[in-house]
Amino acid sequence: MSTTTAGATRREQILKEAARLFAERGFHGVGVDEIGAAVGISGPGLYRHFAGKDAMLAELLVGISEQLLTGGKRRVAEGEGTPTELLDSLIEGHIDFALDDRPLITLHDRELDRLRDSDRKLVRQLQRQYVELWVEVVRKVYPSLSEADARASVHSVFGLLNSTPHLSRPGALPGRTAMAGLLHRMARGAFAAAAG
Amino acid sequence: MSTTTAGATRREQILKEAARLFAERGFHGVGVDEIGAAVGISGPGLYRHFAGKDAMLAELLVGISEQLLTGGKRRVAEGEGTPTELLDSLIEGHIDFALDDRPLITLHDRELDRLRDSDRKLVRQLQRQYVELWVEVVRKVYPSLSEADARASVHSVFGLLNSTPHLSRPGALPGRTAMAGLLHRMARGAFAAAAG
DNA sequence: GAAATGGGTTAACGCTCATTAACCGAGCGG
DNA sequence: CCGCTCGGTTAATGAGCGTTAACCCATTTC
Repeated sequence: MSTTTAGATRREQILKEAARLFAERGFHGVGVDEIGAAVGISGPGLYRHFAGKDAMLAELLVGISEQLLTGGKRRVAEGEGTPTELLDSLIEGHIDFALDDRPLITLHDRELDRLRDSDRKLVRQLQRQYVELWVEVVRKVYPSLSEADARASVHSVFGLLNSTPHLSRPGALPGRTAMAGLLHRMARGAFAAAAG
Repeated sequence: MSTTTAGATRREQILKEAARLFAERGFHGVGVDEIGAAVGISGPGLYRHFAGKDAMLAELLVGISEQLLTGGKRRVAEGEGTPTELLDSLIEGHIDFALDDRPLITLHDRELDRLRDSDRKLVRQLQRQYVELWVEVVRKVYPSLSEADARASVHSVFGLLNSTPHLSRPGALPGRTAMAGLLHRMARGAFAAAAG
């Protein structure tokens, strides 16, 4: 075993590289040999760590959905402040995720349909819970919003926040903190405008 | 040749179904037999109309990129009103596209990397021109925005506007006109907030 | 120190799937 | 009526790729 060193156990290393490759070229677009090569082993060696290619994608998507949901729940539970502050906290958490785990965010809404039925159902359920979490908070901040409008606006803001990973060129963009601030302002502005 | 008739020539029919299938299950996830079956012919019959599967995707992506760009250019050229009205016009056009051609919008930013180099370069160039079109207008409306911020905000608003197709469930959402209005308000609010 | 186990290797299998070959009937121009 | 082209068909081909088989070495465990 060893590898109690830092953290990067072989499994995690594989997942990280698989996420990057899947995000870059799509699940079907990357072969197991490539994933293996990315971590220094080759081809079927991966099967000592995962049941198959599908299992890697499933673990990635379930993992990210759980992280988002539990992070959101934690923020709601800890939330001492006003609904507005709570919404800001949710936005901030999501932005951190989108900026720091770009490949995962990309996979999140791109490759869901490649999962086995049971896994897909699980991921969708987690995603739905996460959306509902936001919807409740948004409706507290903007009571004038109907539930349908609130839900639609939450989805749209996700689209806004998740748009960053698509920008391949790292040059022409603001730095990480500037970008985070910009996205945050835009998200709040979008919600406010949705409420009219 | 004929087919000066109405519109739905076999080629267009194939493109439409291919777009739907590609959007649903990804380029690599759908086989030529399925595409053929969707238009009532089967398998290799498609090769009477297209050089190959790649050619269909290329034509779809180039087509949509051109449509967006020329539509935007037309609006800018015709634009008699204030910059604000022009921006509204751009937003409206993009929303119409996102709501009426969902599969194409989805493909637009999902399957770009499956193209041959030359096609991909072309599509990217068209997309870039479209973004720059927006950036110029946005900066006229909000002169306080730096170019980098303006560009980032345009990308983010595209993410917002393009988020609708991802919502598979057609039930829980507002109707088409209500959705268009909501998206429009949110886009404007996001830009305004970006400018601070 | 023998045996088990964890983590690799390369070779082989088998399936899927895009593409091509070979063939064919229907219109239609001359 | 002949022959060409248009738009199909099914069968064959061939590559790519996920997965499994068979084998191997290092390290730990009893």
